Amino acid sequence: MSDDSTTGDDYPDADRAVVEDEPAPSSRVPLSRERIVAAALEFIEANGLPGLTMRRLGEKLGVEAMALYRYVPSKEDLLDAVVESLVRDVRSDEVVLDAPQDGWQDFLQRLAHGVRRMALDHPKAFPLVASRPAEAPWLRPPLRSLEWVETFLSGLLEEGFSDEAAIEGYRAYTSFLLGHLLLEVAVHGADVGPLDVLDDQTGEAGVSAYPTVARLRDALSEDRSAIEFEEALEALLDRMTVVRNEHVEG
Amino acid sequence: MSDDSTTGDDYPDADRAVVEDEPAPSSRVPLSRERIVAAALEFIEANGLPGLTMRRLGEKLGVEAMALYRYVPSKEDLLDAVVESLVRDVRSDEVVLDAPQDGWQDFLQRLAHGVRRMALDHPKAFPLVASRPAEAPWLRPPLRSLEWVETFLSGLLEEGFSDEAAIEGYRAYTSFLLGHLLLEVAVHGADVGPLDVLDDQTGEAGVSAYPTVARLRDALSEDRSAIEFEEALEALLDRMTVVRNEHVEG
DNA sequence: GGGTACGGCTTACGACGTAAACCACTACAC
DNA sequence: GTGTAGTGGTTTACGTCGTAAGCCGTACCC
Repeated sequence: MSDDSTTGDDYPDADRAVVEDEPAPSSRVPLSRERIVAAALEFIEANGLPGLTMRRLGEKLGVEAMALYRYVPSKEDLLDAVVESLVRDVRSDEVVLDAPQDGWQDFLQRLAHGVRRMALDHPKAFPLVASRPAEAPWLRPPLRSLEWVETFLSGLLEEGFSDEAAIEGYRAYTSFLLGHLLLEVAVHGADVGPLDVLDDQTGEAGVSAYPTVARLRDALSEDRSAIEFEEALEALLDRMTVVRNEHVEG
Repeated sequence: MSDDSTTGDDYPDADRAVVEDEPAPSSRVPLSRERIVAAALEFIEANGLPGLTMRRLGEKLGVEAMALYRYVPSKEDLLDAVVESLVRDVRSDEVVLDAPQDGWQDFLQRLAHGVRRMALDHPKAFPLVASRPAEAPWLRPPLRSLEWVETFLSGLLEEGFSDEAAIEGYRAYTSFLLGHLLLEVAVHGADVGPLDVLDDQTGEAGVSAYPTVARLRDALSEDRSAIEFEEALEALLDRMTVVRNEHVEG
């Protein structure tokens, strides 16, 4: 209820930007693909995904919309680039990958936390990441992350996983991250208020009609989410271990 | 790569419909909210979510676009209604609910299969369901499904779950369904082809560069998906049982 | 007859993504 | 100097979108 796409002027800022931190006014920070992608991500976090428009993004960069098309072939491609930049951030997170690796469980745990951090840092953009090429973004072109999947899968294979177990593990792991983080991001990102306004017809008292649900809201603290994530992740890794060993013996 | 939104005429049918199964041509099957919602769902399955347009939907129903607005206040609301109809279908599935209930695990198992059937029956629409009010659709208004969550949660409470365990179970269960089915639907719904066309620049051989990934594709059969779903669901329910008992004792 | 309500059509507006043409302006050739 | 060829941006325009506002035919009640 905060962005209609018809009114078109109900989002916070989207003006200014342009120079802002450049002492010399001669070179107005020349446009570039990276700058555009970064601005797009910023804009999404600030105004929501549906608020992002080529014209508005241009405005934020102090430039006409069509100027962006010199660096980005289309909006679709721009969104791909945004997703790619987020994924790359996770991948280059030293905590995730550069630290000494201690087996596949340790690796998957680090990775999961990296993705979760990314999701929480960019709650408005994460649904985009999660539904980009219709599948997990770290799986399909045109994102270059195929090597990513390759690393993931061959890593499991080297750790003694059979083909089936590796694939099952990959899918279970991916869908776990997808589901858990989508939900977590939705809960924290969006406004949690409208739980008590569900009576536009009946006139019933909304909240008191669902006491159990009302209680649920109080339990949606970020701390508990982290704990649940931890526990579920651990359970998943345990299950993967079991599957791995089953396939090794059988 | 099948719908650009700029060309606008690259989707399969979207003409005809109008009467088609009515012998008397006098009354042209008067429009109604249900008919519109059903047509919208049909259209989405046939032409994809981005292909759905008020004008095209009107065309499919043999009517101008603005005629729809007599029964549907907005497109947003129409999409909500589509989601709601899908959810209602699951809820009224006799296999899911009307069969004799055998404890909460049995119930959750039936429910999961019902949702999965819905997802597989409407692969193009399910992402809509999964991301409607930003959260799980069976959780937030304006969908009337709050009572649904209520049923769910209080059911768990009656089965001996503590508050925390019930909430954790609800969230784990929901995120599991969300993640697993989104992935499954994406894998089967979209074209699986473009795995081998990832070289628009380098000219490298796409497939042979990622042998592990190539193998993965062969393992994405619907049968294996079903088995994985089954196993993961069972593991989840087991974990919920453990959590329940922990909270009972501690 | 005259309402008057319903159901659908027509027109119109402001937004959108983006193709195409059109300027600067800089850089280098001669 | 005078081309000439980029480079980086603007302007204009087209087709599409969702939808507000008004019109108009038909059916029913008085």
